[in-house]
Amino acid sequence: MEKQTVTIYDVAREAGVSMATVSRVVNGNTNVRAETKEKVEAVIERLDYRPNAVARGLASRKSTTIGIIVPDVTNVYFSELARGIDDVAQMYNYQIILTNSDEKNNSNVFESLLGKQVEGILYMGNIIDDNLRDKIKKNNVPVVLSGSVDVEKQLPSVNIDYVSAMYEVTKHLIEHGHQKIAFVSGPLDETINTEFKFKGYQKALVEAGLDYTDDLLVSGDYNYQSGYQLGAMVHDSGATAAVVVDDEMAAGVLNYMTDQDVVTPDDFEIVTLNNSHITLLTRPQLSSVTQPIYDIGAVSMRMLTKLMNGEELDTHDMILPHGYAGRGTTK
Amino acid sequence: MEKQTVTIYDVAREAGVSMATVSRVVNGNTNVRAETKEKVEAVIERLDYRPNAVARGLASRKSTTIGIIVPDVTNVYFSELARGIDDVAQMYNYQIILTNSDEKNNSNVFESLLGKQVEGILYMGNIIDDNLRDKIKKNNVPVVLSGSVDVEKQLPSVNIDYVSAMYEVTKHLIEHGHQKIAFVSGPLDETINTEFKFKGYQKALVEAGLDYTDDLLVSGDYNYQSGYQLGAMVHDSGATAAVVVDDEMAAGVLNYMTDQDVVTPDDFEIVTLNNSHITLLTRPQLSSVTQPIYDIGAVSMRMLTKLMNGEELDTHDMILPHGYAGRGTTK
DNA sequence: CTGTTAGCGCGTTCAA
DNA sequence: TTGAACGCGCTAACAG
Repeated sequence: MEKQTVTIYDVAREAGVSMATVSRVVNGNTNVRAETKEKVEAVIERLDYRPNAVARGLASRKSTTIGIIVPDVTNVYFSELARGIDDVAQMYNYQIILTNSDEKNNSNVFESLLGKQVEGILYMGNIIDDNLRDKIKKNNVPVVLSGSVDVEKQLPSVNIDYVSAMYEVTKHLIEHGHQKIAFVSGPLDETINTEFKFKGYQKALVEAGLDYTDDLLVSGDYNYQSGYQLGAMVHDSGATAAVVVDDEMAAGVLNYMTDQDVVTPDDFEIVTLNNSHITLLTRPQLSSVTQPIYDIGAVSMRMLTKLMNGEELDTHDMILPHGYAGRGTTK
Repeated sequence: MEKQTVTIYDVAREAGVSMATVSRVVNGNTNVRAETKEKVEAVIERLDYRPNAVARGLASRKSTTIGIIVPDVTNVYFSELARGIDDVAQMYNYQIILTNSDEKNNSNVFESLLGKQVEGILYMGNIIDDNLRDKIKKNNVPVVLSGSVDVEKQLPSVNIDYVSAMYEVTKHLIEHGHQKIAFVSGPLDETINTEFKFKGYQKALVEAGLDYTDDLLVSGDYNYQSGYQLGAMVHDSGATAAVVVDDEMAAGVLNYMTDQDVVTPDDFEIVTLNNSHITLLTRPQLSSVTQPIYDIGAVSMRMLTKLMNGEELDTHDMILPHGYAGRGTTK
């Protein structure tokens, strides 16, 4: 990269004003005579001047960039979240630096984002270890969790009420007469699964006086293949229905059953959680908790802007409403 | 953002050396006595010093950031591409600024990326108007197309051979005895559809002496819903098979047929193009051209690094191999 | 309303 | 092998 072609100095010189004035018109400062403002703007236009955001960032200590850490964009749940974030970010003139972490090197990714002087971070991972927690605290940079919960309730977050959602759909299945309902979970080192989604499921069982046995709980890693494999275990467990925490896994379970000539929903019922458009692709279509994934992203970005502005948050843990869409995999 | 906590000066002072020396060890310059190097590193460790990438960028005019412009991350095709890009980018220590353009404000997005001093841009859009072309030329920043072609062959790109791919699968369907084969396209203002994918389809028809009529061509915008709607038109056209340029649209067509009691593949055959994991979710599973989406992303990022290093490209238009996976939607 | 002057944190000659 | 000094392009007081 050679030296920038046209700088604020060039504009100043051509317009016969000081660079401070140019800076003012570029930044919409009103303390500029209309006449000079026009003059400067004309030169900017003519020279095709574009402010250097890096220099700007250095001088103002505002990078107008935020970082977003996502386990894997390839999963529709996360990409819809990211889409919501980006749209709001663009509205506020922030750019986003996107990094896939695979939940493995979360704190490294976090560090390098800090190096870029991001003004805030949206964290979509579900694993928050002490190391990461430590770094967040030490660097006091605004962080909000997007579709992810903090058991210790330290970090602000945007989610739906997973416990209730899971409780409701499990109860729904129980009302359909099922005695053995499987819980197809994500990784069990993620508290969002063990402390929230599972808890809702469990609560419904207990309330109905149903037995919970360990073979009813299986866990995969949020993709179709693992869902398909888990389907076998679910089948073996003798369960007649399943609640699944991820749409792609749910599709896997469904297709496994179909391949075994287990007819859904007649012989087996399935409810999934994310209501991504994956639910429409399968046959039968997946009944699902409905949640505003895009909005979760959008709202969390909005929260972050507040934090970056030093504003107070009215709600530290935002809970967006969820619903239920009965489709083909339930009776 | 208050003033950075610990700067290169702090390290220098604590270590009793000049900041130039600190800069050297941070950047791996070998001209530093082993002893002082260790001393400095110890202080860096102790003070938890992290170089300010923004300042660095300004001084060196290297931002170690690249921009990626994608129509919509929400589409699995693009997110897989993006994933490939990110993985290679991380390998080379580049960060990516991701922006969704919806193919609408491509040149605005491009501009703002330039403002961020990105060292290169990966463009995944399919619309390249004169305005954009102009900006690229004027700013001579490395740009490579990822899963997108330039009819004018000006911009370097990474793709598969769409013409051949579409030709082959169409031919395949013809060999199955079909006389009327629909072509389910993406937007017709995208040359990748009109000049490449459609051309391959057409070639096969011509070669087989089959008639092409306009009602065999329908176009949607790369999502399930539009595919489903197009299904009706395809049905009305009397076609007995279809080649589809996008997996989600293919799923739509398939499900429409199923809903009309048109049995796939007995009464209707479908082949799609991207072989994303969407193809596994549907029942029957979608037969598809196989293409290395992730690799297209990875390779294009690799190409970009070369360009950013001022290296020559051995291949201006990289074509990656494709294949075919016959699954449930073909006989 | 406008210009001058310091930095922002770091890379990079040029000397020593 | 090391350090001093300049500059990257811009924002932000501070004067005027």
